[in-house]
Amino acid sequence: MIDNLSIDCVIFGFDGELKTLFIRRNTEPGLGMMSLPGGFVELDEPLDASPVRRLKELTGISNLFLRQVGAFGEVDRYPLRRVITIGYYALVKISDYTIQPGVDAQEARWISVKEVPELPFDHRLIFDAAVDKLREMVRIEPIGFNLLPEKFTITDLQNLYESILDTTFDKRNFRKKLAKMNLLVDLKEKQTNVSHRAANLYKFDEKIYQKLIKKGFVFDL
Amino acid sequence: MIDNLSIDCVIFGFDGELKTLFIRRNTEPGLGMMSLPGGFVELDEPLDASPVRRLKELTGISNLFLRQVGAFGEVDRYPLRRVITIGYYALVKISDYTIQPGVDAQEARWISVKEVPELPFDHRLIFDAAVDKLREMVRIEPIGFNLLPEKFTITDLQNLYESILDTTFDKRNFRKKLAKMNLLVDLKEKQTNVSHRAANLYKFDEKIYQKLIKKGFVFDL
DNA sequence: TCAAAAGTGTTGTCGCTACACCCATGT
DNA sequence: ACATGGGTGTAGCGACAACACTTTTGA
Repeated sequence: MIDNLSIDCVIFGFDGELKTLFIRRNTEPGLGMMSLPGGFVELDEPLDASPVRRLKELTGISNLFLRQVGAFGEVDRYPLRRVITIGYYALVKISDYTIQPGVDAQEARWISVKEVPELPFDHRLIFDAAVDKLREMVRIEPIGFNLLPEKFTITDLQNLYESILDTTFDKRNFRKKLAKMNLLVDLKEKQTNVSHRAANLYKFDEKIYQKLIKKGFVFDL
Repeated sequence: MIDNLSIDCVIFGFDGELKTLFIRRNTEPGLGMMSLPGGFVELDEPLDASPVRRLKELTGISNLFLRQVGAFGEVDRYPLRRVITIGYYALVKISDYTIQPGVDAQEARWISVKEVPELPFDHRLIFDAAVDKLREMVRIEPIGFNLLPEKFTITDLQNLYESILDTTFDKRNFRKKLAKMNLLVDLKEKQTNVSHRAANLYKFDEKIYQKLIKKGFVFDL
């Protein structure tokens, strides 16, 4: 273990609103507080493998969208000694996985990004930076799809984007732009058990999705 | 000194083409090779202060545009031991400063981004990532202005953007868009000693520049 | 007088925004 | 039958790209 180098993860999910996964710490410092899941980097582990390992422990997820937020290195950001941390953000489909609190966590919980509690150390800084990155990234890659379940309605997608960007879109215009991208596959299925007209379900077209990412596509909605 | 944590800087400048500042190493490992200027972080120094100090030593520059590129942490990226490095990129006005090779450098040189030599460790990776960041950033902030001298012509500015984005623009359209931004102040001066019609000189309007940055302006040329 | 870059407007096309009503389903 | 969200088309406007010639200056 490298005791002066850690990672911290901002894990985004969506189930009607944008949420982040927090754990309640069961070790000092910060015992009892909600905080970002993180941990120290192992000596024989590539840096970027560290958050992958941590997320595997915590959620069982091994295949996910993961990016660096940045390095945080104020001298006294960690109270016990000088530790630099690398922030990461991840996108996961909440529905796909069950959360398993790791050894240093008593509890793991999805919390709306609008209701984030007080956080220890500089975690608030890391969290805010991650949200900023997410908002930048959402315009460059169609990352929204990493957050939705396999089958979703166009309204789900619209809600997701509105939730991330904290804005609203015109329904018709949103659908028109989306249609032009050819990104959605009509599953010819409908919602069930909804007390209104059932919406059509879609999945996204993996190939076109990959192509768009490579192209440096601007996903402007 | 924290001997497992370093920083490396990709310093961009412009004098007709986009260039980067490299040093020739006079210490092992990598003795004699051109490499990115960098160094280890001090124990009592905030992380982001480290590249500032390094650039001050190297160029005398203390006020500059500096951003993180990312953290690089493959297990064996550095041959002697496990070292994680944080990459930074900086924008400087070549004309404003004289380069002073630091204690661990024999020579410092501006090299065109199209002629970068073989680099030690993972410096090529860091360099490429920095160029990518620069290209992203150039569309979001009018950072071009950090690279030009105080007085410049519109053609200089256009060359800069073409050089960064590796493309060409229509002269009339470029000027029209620029005019709409109200970003330039006409200095009512002209070039001298050019063997063609002398171009008008401009500086940029600091206040509007700051306002645009805050607004999350998209600098789309 | 020639070479080299500066500077300047118009037009057609495309994309964006704004906007209102009927449809299907469960209660 | 009513409440709730699903789903659809058009018209006007603004933004963008394409395009060529005259001007100024030094050699």
